[in-house]
Amino acid sequence: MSHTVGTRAAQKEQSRRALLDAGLRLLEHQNLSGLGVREVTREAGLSPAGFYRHFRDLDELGVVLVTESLQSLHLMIRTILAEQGDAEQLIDGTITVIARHVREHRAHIRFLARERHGGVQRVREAIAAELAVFTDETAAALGTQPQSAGWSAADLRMLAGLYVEHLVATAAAFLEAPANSPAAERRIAALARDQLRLISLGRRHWPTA
Amino acid sequence: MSHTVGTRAAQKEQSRRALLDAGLRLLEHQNLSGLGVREVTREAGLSPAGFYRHFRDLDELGVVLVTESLQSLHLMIRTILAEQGDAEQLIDGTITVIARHVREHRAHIRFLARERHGGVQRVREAIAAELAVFTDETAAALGTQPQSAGWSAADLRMLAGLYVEHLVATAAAFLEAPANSPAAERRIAALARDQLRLISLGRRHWPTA
DNA sequence: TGTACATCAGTGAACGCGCGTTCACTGATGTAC
DNA sequence: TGTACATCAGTGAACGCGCGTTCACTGATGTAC
Repeated sequence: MSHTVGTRAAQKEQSRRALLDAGLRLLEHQNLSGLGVREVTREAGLSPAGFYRHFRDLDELGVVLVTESLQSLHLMIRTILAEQGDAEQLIDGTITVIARHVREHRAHIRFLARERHGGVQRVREAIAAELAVFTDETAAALGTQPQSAGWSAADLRMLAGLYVEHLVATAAAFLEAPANSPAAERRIAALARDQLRLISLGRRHWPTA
Repeated sequence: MSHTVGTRAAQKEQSRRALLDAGLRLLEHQNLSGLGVREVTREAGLSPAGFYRHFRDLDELGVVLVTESLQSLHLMIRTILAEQGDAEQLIDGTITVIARHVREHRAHIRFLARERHGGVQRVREAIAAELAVFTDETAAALGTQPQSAGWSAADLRMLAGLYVEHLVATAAAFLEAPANSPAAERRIAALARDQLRLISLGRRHWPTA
């Protein structure tokens, strides 16, 4: 057929995906800066030279992985911020969403946790910038709630920072939990829930101007 | 002289120190798993082969660096826990101690932040275990305060976890601050102070059994 | 539909390089008398 | 104190190895007519 639209393009995309997935899989147990071209192509089932049909070098592949991981995290945070219900329901919902996200996008979360303070400055900066955006979004969402009446923008951001930091820590805790241990997951969830409750209490009694 | 006690031993120790310091210096900008024997000996001013008079391999050097960094962090935490004063003074003191520690032991803190979620499992586990110990110590210290009357051990540990996590995040924030920018440092300190205040408020209103 | 040519994703071989590790050595330090 | 021997931290050369990258190539896919 003369117009099997993009058989070639589709095959190329498949190889590109294979390289990205291979990279993500390898990063489960090592650092971005330790990744190798030959290692990735081996894992992806391509010849070493094939790599260069898709990326200039490993940094370029790394940037794509960072972008994709941050997008997936962003989606999670927007899901959390869109929740409705009373304080208790919001807390439970938040933790449920985090737990599910870590289960379904484990490699993304592991990658972000690892590279947030990793050896590659540009990656570190990209993650920090995105977390700052999340903090702003969270602050904005908090600002629309009735119990934020009288709060200054700075105070809302301070509180949002506490929430985002706690979210990251909780995700990392889920990550380190023994695989397939519902008991460990429940323990982490219960701990995170109490910590969020305590922060909520502090919020309720925060002296507004 | 027949008894210049350990001229030889002292010289050996000096080389060992040089290797460790070189490693720590190099880890300021890269991951533990990316470090090389030749790289470290080059930085330390030894021949590559000399490395093996002191360490079996790089993992062994890494373990020593982890131990030393954790010792230095432990000292910091004990300094914080030994503080006296009212709530406001404790918060200010805590942040001052963190800021000073990051300034004086920057390489240690950077190393811990980086390897806490880094690519070497044994190192990750060592750091996690030590942070758990710090949390226990913090919980014990909180337990002796009058305002902890009626708190269960589990709740104290929950609160201590929140404090330790916040401490780590604050130290990491100081680390990422532009070098020699008192303004940035003051901004981070002010933010951390408000967050600790908010947690304190939550603590004060926590419903005890 | 069939044919002739163009494109280009993927290959296998080759390169130079820095790596970790070993080895027999050297010479300062330590020790016994 | 002086002498003869032992120890051992540090060296320079050598090794085999896997790396990143390049190159001319092949053959399936795409296109023009």
